[in-house]
Amino acid sequence: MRVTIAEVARRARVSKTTVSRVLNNKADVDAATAVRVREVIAATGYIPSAGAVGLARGVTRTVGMLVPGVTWPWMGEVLQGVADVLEAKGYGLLLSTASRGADSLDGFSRRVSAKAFDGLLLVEPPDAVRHLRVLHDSGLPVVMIDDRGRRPAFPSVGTDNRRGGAAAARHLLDTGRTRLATVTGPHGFGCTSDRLNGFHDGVREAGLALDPRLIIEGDFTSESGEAAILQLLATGPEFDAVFAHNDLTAAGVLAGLRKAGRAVPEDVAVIGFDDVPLAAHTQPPLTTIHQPLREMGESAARQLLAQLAGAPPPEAPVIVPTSLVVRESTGAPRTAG
Amino acid sequence: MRVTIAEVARRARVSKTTVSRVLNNKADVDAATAVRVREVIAATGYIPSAGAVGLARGVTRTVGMLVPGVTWPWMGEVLQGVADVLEAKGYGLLLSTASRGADSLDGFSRRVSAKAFDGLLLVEPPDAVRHLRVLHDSGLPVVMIDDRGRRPAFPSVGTDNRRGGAAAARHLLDTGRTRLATVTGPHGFGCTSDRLNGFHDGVREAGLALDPRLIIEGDFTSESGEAAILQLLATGPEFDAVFAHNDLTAAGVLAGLRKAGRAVPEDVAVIGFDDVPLAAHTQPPLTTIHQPLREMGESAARQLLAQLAGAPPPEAPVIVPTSLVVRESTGAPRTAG
DNA sequence: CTGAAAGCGCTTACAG
DNA sequence: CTGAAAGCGCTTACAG
Repeated sequence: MRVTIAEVARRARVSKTTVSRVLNNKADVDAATAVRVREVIAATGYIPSAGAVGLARGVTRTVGMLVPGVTWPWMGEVLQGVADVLEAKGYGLLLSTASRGADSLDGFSRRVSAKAFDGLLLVEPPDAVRHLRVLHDSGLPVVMIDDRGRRPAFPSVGTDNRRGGAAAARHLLDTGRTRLATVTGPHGFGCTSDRLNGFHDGVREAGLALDPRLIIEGDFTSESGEAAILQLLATGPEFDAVFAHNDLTAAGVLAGLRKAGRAVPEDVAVIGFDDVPLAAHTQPPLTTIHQPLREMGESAARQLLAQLAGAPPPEAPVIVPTSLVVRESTGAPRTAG
Repeated sequence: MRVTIAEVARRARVSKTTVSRVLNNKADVDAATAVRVREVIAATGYIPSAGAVGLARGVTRTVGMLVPGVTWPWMGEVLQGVADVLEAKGYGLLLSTASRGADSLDGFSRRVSAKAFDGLLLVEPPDAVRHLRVLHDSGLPVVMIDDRGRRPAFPSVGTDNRRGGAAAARHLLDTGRTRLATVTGPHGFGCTSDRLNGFHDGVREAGLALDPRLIIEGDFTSESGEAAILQLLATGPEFDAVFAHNDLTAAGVLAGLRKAGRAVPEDVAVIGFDDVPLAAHTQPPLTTIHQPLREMGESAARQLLAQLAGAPPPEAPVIVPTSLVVRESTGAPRTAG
């Protein structure tokens, strides 16, 4: 039999009101009474029912999180960052997946309407979500986590794709490369243009320019990286470095270069973007631009909690900076004979 | 202003009882009345408050899930499997992480006591969890997902590590290898001994035996794989194949062989275990024993839901079989000169 | 410092 | 077929 506040009150010979007061550390409770109540609580192992407290107070101390899917290699880090700060503050995390399309969104918006959580974290939300009427109507605090660089419809945290691209260019230039190629992400993604523009920035700062024939569009798969390199090798101008817009593409680039008999980093340097677990285990290990995924998760969760506490939502997106992780796929070029 | 059942009742000119009845599709409601109520529900966009329903009914339609951490490479698949079946059935998923140690477990057991969910999924639970008094006291339905092969304290789903080990041996033998080495997981893990025993089984079935000097203990890191190979190469007997107890270790084995100038698969074949995303991108791509992680998640979730529906917990662990994924790290050996 | 009562938004016997 | 009332387990004015 579950012990309730009524049972605690009975045993401590006080009213439920008083028990509630000591539970919530309100002032104005006689010290001796409080001690007695606490003893009963400890003895019975009483924990207030989350549901009942929620109904009475109108809050759930639970945060919803909608993610496109949870198998993406970088999702784990984001999730862990979120979970860490939420748990530290005693909040629950109600996870929803948009992997089943419209059905998922239906179920999800039901939960919104059912007030199953106090606030919401949206990771790279499908466009449909931004138009969910319930979200706007409900006045639910929302924070978006998005590295796609779209104009946010909600307060958001992202990373600095443009500076990351610039850092990639600088690193290649600094290590003696001169003819830089790029395999981009899909056209139309904000992060693709940001990373590419940043790469341009970095090259331009050095007083150089990118050869447009060395910019190939990929689609974030390793296949696209390999195909791009093979094409470049067959028909393009010479190059001594490749910036791939994500690590998977970079892995494909490495595979393509290997097939063609080009040594990395001696003949060609390769740099990726993301720093997923894979990056440390390619051959050679991949230099890459680290996305601060865990920090983004933490930051988003903290912001949401602040809003729940009454803080106004920040008007500008919060940006967590990228960083350069140097491994072995970049390094000194083969000394010209 | 949120619309409540009282508001719906008022607008439809019936009692809350009747609204509740049509909401829950009870029989014995006049057809015309039901239509009227449904119209009001549609017009107002009314959704019952999850908290209120939960309090009245005593269930939350939410399942808790405790995981050791969410950044492990194979966690995503398990989570996705769980999420898919839970969402399809309209259940919520309340995710908890044990990554902050005792603190996490405290917060977690509070939620158990607070009846924040109807049932619980435990992934490779820390030993502390199995002794949580609340779990036993609360009578909460629990299903464990564990590939560590420990004797389960709860109904559980696992995979067949032993058969997986045997399949690895068979594959190596079938492709012409004769001197098989192994880099195991840490001593004391149930899965380590299962995979090793299975490997023995496979070798024995062929009428052969394992050379004990070719069995090296690793710790599931790529470093341990590389170190093991280097040691074997330096001081051990000859070998032409390596079975690593997980893919990360196998990646280390590949790195060690490369440093030593041994070609894979020509000189040495390598097979891993798990089939994490990394496995498809090592050089060469890794043949491995696939763990059915997503299916394990699905199966566990389905079982838990069945228990919530009143089914008795299965007495024996449910086993989802592994499968062999052949890539390029195994294949024909160099023809003996 | 303390308690009786109303209320949070539902469901469920019970009575008609 | 329908509704008034009690109950789920808390919190919170309000009164003393």
